[in-house]
This record gives sequence, structure tokens and C-alpha cells, in this order.
Amino acid sequence: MGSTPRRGDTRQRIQDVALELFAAQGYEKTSLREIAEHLEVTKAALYYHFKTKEDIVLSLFQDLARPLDELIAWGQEQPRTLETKLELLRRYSAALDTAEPMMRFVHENQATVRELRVGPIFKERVLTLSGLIRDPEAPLLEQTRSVTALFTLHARMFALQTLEGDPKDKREALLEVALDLLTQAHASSDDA
Amino acid sequence: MGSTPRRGDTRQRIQDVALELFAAQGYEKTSLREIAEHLEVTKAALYYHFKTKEDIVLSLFQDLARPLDELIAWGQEQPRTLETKLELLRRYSAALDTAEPMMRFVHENQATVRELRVGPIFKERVLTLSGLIRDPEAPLLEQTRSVTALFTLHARMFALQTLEGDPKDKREALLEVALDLLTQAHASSDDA
Amino acid sequence: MGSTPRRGDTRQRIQDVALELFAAQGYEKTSLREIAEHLEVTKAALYYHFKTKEDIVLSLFQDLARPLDELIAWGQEQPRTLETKLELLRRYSAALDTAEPMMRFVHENQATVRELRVGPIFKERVLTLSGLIRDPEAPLLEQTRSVTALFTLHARMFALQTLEGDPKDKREALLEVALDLLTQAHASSDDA
Amino acid sequence: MGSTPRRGDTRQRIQDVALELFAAQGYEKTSLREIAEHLEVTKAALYYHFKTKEDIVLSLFQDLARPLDELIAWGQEQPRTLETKLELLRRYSAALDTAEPMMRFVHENQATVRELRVGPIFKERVLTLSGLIRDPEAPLLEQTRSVTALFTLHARMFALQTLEGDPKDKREALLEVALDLLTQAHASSDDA
DNA sequence: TATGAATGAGTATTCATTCAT
DNA sequence: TATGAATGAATACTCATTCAT
Repeated sequence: MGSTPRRGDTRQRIQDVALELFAAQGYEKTSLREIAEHLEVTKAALYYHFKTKEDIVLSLFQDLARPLDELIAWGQEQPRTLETKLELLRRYSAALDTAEPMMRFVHENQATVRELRVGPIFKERVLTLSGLIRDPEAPLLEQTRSVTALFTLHARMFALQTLEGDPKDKREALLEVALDLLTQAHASSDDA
Repeated sequence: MGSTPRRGDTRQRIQDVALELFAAQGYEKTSLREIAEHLEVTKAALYYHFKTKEDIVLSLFQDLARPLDELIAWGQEQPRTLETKLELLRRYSAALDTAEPMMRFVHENQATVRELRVGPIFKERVLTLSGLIRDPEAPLLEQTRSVTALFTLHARMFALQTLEGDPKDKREALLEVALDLLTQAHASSDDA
Repeated sequence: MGSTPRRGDTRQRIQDVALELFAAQGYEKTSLREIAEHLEVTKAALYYHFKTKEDIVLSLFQDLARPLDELIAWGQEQPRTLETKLELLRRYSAALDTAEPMMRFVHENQATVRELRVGPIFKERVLTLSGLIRDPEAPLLEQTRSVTALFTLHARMFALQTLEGDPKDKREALLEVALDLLTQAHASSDDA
Repeated sequence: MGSTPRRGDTRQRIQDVALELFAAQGYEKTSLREIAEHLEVTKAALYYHFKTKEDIVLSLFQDLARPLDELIAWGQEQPRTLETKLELLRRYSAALDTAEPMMRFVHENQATVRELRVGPIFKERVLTLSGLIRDPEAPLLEQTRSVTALFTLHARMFALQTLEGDPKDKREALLEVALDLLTQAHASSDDA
């Protein structure tokens, strides 16, 4: 057959194609017409499954941000020790493995996402996460180090391209750099 | 007074308003109508000064990327020592002080910028810069550390918001974290 | 009543109105807004049925050039005798009866049509037709006479206005002049 | 030197370039910006020499239609004999040698020209000319033949391309065909 | 679970034209 | 004899969205 009309999974297929195009070309430059054409359905069909274009993004966020929420929930139950934070970094890095397409979309369309309903939601997640990793009582330098550790993990989405090598190796290297940074942050904090 | 029609500086004013709006709302969501209204001129006036919307971005890039180009030129003439690279970081941080609006725009509109004529130009600058700071012979981990040092400086454009404190202090803290990272990269490289 | 919204024939109505306006005022001077207003639909409705303004012309050409294509096909199957060519003129004259609006449009907007996608297509038809009626071996004068015979039939679209009288009579007169011209062309060819 | 700024002949140069572009791409598709760029002057400079875009056409017509007017004047003073009419054709053919660019422009932009101020003026010339060549008392067929003779001379502007050969030879062939047609028209008129 | 047909509001861009200098 | 700077009105085209079927 080749292009057998899949039954019941249209919603899923819309999400897949949409995320792919949004990430590749940007949210604004991707029209519903384009998405529909990729799926060989009409634009109106999209509206059967999603009330608006923005709702597609919202649904993508909800599906893909689950791991992130679980991570935050876990973090909030742990003691605020260095070991907890190191584990937080390890788990965040793992979470990014599945959430990467969505994260890349958010990362590359920040100006746009900020004006979408997911904008505030997303920002709050990031703030919470950074709140879990830094100690608001610590000196600015150490807080900076901690936060840098967190965002270093995002580098897989852009600085990654610069270097050659197996993506997995690079992710592990990034994690190691991040873990180091956090450890240093704590070391000097303890000195002071 | 108040709205005295300024002479001869219209081109400059277009650039200013455009960069402001592009950075605040995104390139696609900012229409030429909106820019024109902010300036109290007609859309057609914009077209007297710039051939297309994209050309406004190009001109912004050319004006604001000067410091970056000078930095790269400087870097290419220096010996590839640790001290050179540390100075590179310091100078890059300083360069970001003036280039920040443009950098923020690029950062928050990556998906869009990629499809613009400035996209490839910009990417090439970043690659060159990262080529100046890392040693392609070094192990992956150390290269990762070096590149992370570079991109850490960009954090002022987003992670900055997370922390309280004087922006200047934060920038200095970021620079210190970056310098540390680079120093470590070299230290372990030398060990091996 | 009066302006009952017709069902399913919108595409056809767009073609009708467009051809009428294109022929009357020219392609460039006829805006899609104008066509839409004549039809009491929005501009966007036109774009549902045709991808571009040029595509409207293309579709008109395809619908109306059918008789011409059939004529050419017929001509290519016949022996290249005088009688065939005379019949070709008769049939061409008849074909013009239905193709006249389109032919008038092409005739009066030559500079424009030349830059459209139909331009080359149309030109090729005319060349083929003229290739069927003249003998490339004959002396220049006789070829000129033959080609003139062909184009004389077009005179109904302009020289027609000069003379008074029933349009049908004039068309018949033109045909007779054309047939005469062709006969003479052959007569003198045979002499030589 | 190479592009020495010619003094005083700007008006003439505008006319030349305008006619060239109008004929090549059409009146509507040729913008004043384009004309100005070809001449390496500003659009505003065109407005120093001509009040409107249409005025350029008007001026072209006035300069180039002179031969035509003289021809008509001559024709109106002659006796309405066959010989006069044959000479009219000969002179018209000669007039076309210089007026051809303008005639081609009119011919290929009929829909546009009709709406310009030159439209009616031009039409009147053509009607007058055709009035000089046909006999309103003659049967329709003979009038048709006479008018066809006249318009046959226009064929150099389009049917010309079809045939190979020296342009001059082709023009002479067309003239001969036209003269023949007119002679026949008279012959049969006299019979009847 | 979709489609065909349409809309209203918008977009970037172009044009002929004007006018102070 | 020009130019620099601008305008107002238009143009082709696109988009997210709607709704009857």
C-alpha cells in the first residue's frame, strides 16, 4: 500500500509533523497549510483535532514536558544536598534525551514562545529548576556557577554542532562539565 | 518640539526601532507597519531606506557585528596560548556589551535567523570564534569545557533573569566562571 | 433572488469575469480586487480556486485553446495540399468563433502575455499553425502570401471595427480574402 | 570617461529608453524607477522633463507620428484613384520604417493604449487612413480586401518572426502582397 | 472523522507622484 | 537641471479560522 490511511492516530501524526516543522523552520513560518499538506489532509482536518494553531504547541508541551515535571517533583522531595543536585543534573540530562525536540523548538523560537500560552508555563518550570540547583543564600559567583551548570546541558542543542564526535559522547562530556561546575560551586561555598 | 521631524537620521531611527521591536516581539511578529507607526512615517518611507525587511536585519548585523569581527581578527594574530584565550573571553564579554541587543535578537529568533541571509554569516562567526578557543587536538572533554566557557557568556541574555543582583556584577561573575572553565580545560589537557 | 449564491460554479464564474475584464481593460490594469468585487466574493476566495493571478490566465488558455489544438492535430494528419490548407483556413476561422475572447485578450496584451507562462505555449501554437500553411521551399513572396492569409483572419479583432455591417458577413468576407490569398500563393508557386 | 553625463539631451534619452522598455516589457510592467536606473538618474529627474508617465508616451507619439500625419495630409489632397492608393501603401510602408518602434509598442499594448490619452488620437489616425484606402460605396468584400491590404503591412511586427530571411526582403514581400490585394479589390469592383 | 468553500484581517512590496532644496 | 526624502494608494498574496455538509 505505501500510504495506507492510518486510523485514529491522526492527532499524533499532526503533533509529530508540527513539531518537526516548527523546530526546523520556526513557528511563524510554518503554516497550517504546510502541515496539512505534509499529512495529505485538509487544513480543516487539523481543526477537528485542535482548536487553534497555538493549541498544537500546547499539546506538544503537555506531552513532552511530563518528564520535566516528574523531575521537578522528585527534586522538591529530596534534601537540598550536593548529591541531590548532582543527581538532578544527571536526571535532567536524561530527560532532555526525550524532550529534546520540544526543547530545541522552545530554544530556537524564544521570542515567539514568550507570546504563546506555553511561554509563562515554560518559564516557570525553568525558574523552579534553577531554584532547585542554586542556593539563594550563596554568593553571586557560586549561584552563577550553579545556574551555568544547568544551562550547560542545553548546549547539546547548539554548541553541539561545533564539535565532531558521537552525539552520545558529547552529551556525556557536557554532563561531566556540568557536574564539575556544580561541585566547584559547592566547594568554594563551603570554604567561605 | 516633542515630535520635531528629525533630519537625515531616519535610517538610523529605523534601525533602532526595528532592533528594539525585533528583539522584543520577534522578527516575524513585527510588521513594517508597526515599525513605521512607531516612527510616525509611512511604510513606503522604510522602503526608501531599505530594499526589504530582511535588509534591515542585514544592516543591523553589519553595524553591530563590527566589534565581533575585530575580536576575531585580533584572535587570529595571537599565539594560541592559554593567556590569549583568556583574553579572548574577556574581550568577547566586553564586545557583548555593545552587541548585546543584536545578539539577543539572534538568540531569541534562531529558527528565523537561520533562514535569513545573515544566518550563514552569523554561524560562520560563531564557528570561527569557537575554533579560536578550543584545541582540536585536545580530548573531547576539554574541548567541551572550552566551548562551554565561550557560550557561558551568552547566559547574560537569559539565565541572567533568574538571579537577582546588579547586571554588571552578574556579567562579571559569568566571566569569572568562563575563565575558570577555560583554565581547567588547559590544566587537565597539560596533565594528559 | 437576483444575487442567489450560486453553488459549485464559482471557479467557472471567476474565469468568465476574469476573461471579460482582462480583454476589456488589460491584464495588468485588472486587479484581483476588481474581479472579486464583480463576483461579490472576497479576494481570498479567488485564491481558493487559483493559486495565482497568472494561473487564471493559464486555465483560461487551457479551456479555450482546445479547438486550436484539435485543428493543429487535424492539420498534421492531412496531406499538404492546397485543399488541405484551404480547409485549414476555414476551420481556423470557425475555431476563432469560440476562441475569440481569449484570442482578443492575447492580441491586445501581447507585451504582457509574452512574459506569462502562456506566452511561449501560445507562440508555439502560432508557429506550428503557420508552419502548416506555408511551404518552406516556396519563394519568400509566396510564403508571405500564405502567412498573410492566416493572419488576415485575425483582423476580425480590430480592422472589423472600421467597417460597418453584420459581423458575420465581415467574418465571411475575411475568410474569402484569406482563401483567395492562399490560392494565389499556390498558383504562382506552381508557375515557378 | 565612458559614461560622460550628456548635456541637454536628457529628455531625448528618456524617450529612447522609455520606448525601448515599453515595447520590450509593456507599459504597465515598466516602472519609472526602471527607466531612471537605466539612465542613471533619479526618478525625480524624469519629472523635471515630463509631467507624468503618460506624458512620456504622448511625447513619443507626437515625435514619431509626424510621418503618419504627413502621409494622411498627402493622401487627402490626392484624387481617390487606384494609383493614389497604391502610392499610399508604398508611403505607409516607408513611414513604418521609422515609426516601427512606436507602432510595435501600440500594437503590443493595445489594451493599455486604449485607456491612455494617445488611444483615441491613434485610433482616429488609423480610421482616417483606412478611410483613404477603401471606397465606402464598394461591396463589403472589396472594402475588406482594401483594409486587409493596409493591415498586412503591420505583419512585419509579428508574422515577420515566423519566416527566415532578410528583414528588408520580407518588408518588400509584404508590400507586394498588399499592393496585389488592393489591385484585386479595384479590379473586381470595376467588374461589378 | 473529515472536506470544500469561503472569509477578514493581515503581510511585504511597488508605484506614480510631490516638493523642498 | 537635478536630487533626497517621503507619501498615499494600490497590488498580489497568505494566514488562521469557520461552517455547512
